[in-house]
Amino acid sequence: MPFYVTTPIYYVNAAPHLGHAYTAIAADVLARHQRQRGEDVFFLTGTDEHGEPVALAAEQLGIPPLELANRNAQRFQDLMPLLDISNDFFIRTTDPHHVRKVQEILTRVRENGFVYEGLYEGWYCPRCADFKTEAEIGPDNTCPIHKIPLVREREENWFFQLSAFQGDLERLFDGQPDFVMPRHRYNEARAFLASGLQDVSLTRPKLRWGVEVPWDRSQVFYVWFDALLNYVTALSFARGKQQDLTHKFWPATYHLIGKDILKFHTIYWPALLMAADLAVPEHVFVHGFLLTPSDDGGEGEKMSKSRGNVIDPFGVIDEFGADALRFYLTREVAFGQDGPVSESGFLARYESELANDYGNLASRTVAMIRRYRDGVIEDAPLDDELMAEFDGLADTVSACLERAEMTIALEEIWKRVRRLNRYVEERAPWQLAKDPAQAGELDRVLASLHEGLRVLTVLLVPYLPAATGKLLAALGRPETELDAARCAPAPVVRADALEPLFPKR
RNA sequence: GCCGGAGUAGCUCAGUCGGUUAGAGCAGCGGAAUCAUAAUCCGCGUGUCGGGGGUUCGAGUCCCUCCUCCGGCACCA
Repeated sequence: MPFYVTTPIYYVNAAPHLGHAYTAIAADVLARHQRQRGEDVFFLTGTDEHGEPVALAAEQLGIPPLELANRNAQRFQDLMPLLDISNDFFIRTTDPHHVRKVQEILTRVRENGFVYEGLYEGWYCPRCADFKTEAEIGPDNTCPIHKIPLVREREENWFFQLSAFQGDLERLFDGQPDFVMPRHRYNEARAFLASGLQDVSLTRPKLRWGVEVPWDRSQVFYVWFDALLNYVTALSFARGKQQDLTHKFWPATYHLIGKDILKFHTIYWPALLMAADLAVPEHVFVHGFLLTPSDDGGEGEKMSKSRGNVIDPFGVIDEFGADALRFYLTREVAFGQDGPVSESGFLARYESELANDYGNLASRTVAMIRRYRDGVIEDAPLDDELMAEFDGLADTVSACLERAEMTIALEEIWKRVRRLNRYVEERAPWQLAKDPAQAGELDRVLASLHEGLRVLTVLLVPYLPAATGKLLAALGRPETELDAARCAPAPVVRADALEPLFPKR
């Protein structure tokens, strides 16, 4: 089965931060897991570059919008390899291929009868040159930024007939109960839907920085429609003119998004796809927010980083590597829920789990095989009792990741990491080594440890791509496919010298 | 206000269809061991399962009510 996973495209108005890293890492874990299963995977990320905020920011800097977009898009592209993200393509919405495709698809939406000309009326701030939403309006109809009275203005623009999809969307939600995950987000979207849909404006007449409306050159498309369409346009040109991947990968298996953009992805997006005669995605998975320590005791002040407890992804990668950050974020925060993250929390998990539990398990296992058996054991049987505790683990992990439950999957794996450390204590190989009569038993224990560790390491590949590669190589078994994550006796068990995987600081 | 979610050990959380002495990790205290990154393992918790009421032989788990916290209730990307 083809597997297509996406992150939101990142808005080039701001610099990359931990939140961007989080979604990218989550999507990468899912993508790497599916590749382990031998599936055909396409993993897309990219940048959203049109719209008013970018135009304004560029104006303030006195540079063309595209120059600002180029500059900032580069920072996001650079982030991906730093995080060990294995995306298959990086889309930029300023790419002419994307622009053309957006125009093509939205023209079809219009031809299908879901676009009409109308009047948008709202409260307008002349200084912002923008309409304000209900929530943005200050006391007595003033602009919250400029503190001046807002004026009632209307502008002519094109509307998308969202309301026409009320029934279709209800049927989608009824018939595809895991269209939006997790469940509480499904309920949220469903509640919004139940409140009744209104049409939304599709274009902006006063803005130049966007995709031109082909049938009305005086306007550009509202940036959200341009942005959402990236998920489908990218497939048409990611591999060049010769190869259109749309038929292979559309509809998407998973759109990963943050809860702040739920409405656009669970209501507007499927409606737009239906309007364009395109299939709707299988799942939209809504993850939570990473809460930093400064988010709570605020007292109204903008919380600063003065506590030194806010995680800087670049700093962490620099000092501990991408694996450590990937592990921390997927382990600490239940995927789909909000969760607290902090530098002290990171250090605690790095030390106790990566270094002490797992890294040290690897060290002691490899060291004992080398010390007691010169790094090679032949034809050793496995400890069936121990191996029985690994039965079905690969399937459990796989089933979890199928539902994007990467925190639960990781916990299942970690239970076995602890189990193997306990096994070492139970069997005390250093005792067995003192008694020549126990040589066979020692072989069995060491081979079992080697095999258990190897299986766990294969399952950890999506989370810790760098460290698992090193360890599997040292164990003499570099296979990473999921089928390799099942215990079986090996004719020869090897262990090469291994540097600490997660050295302590 | 309406809708939804949450309130379980010092901290972070698990607790499936209601059923034996309510669990895990971390932190803390005590001990064992020495293969290992002084890394590991074992032992130690009298928790009003937010308050109150109810259903039931039996409720953290169902119903009612109250309290507290969080999120959503449309055109900010």
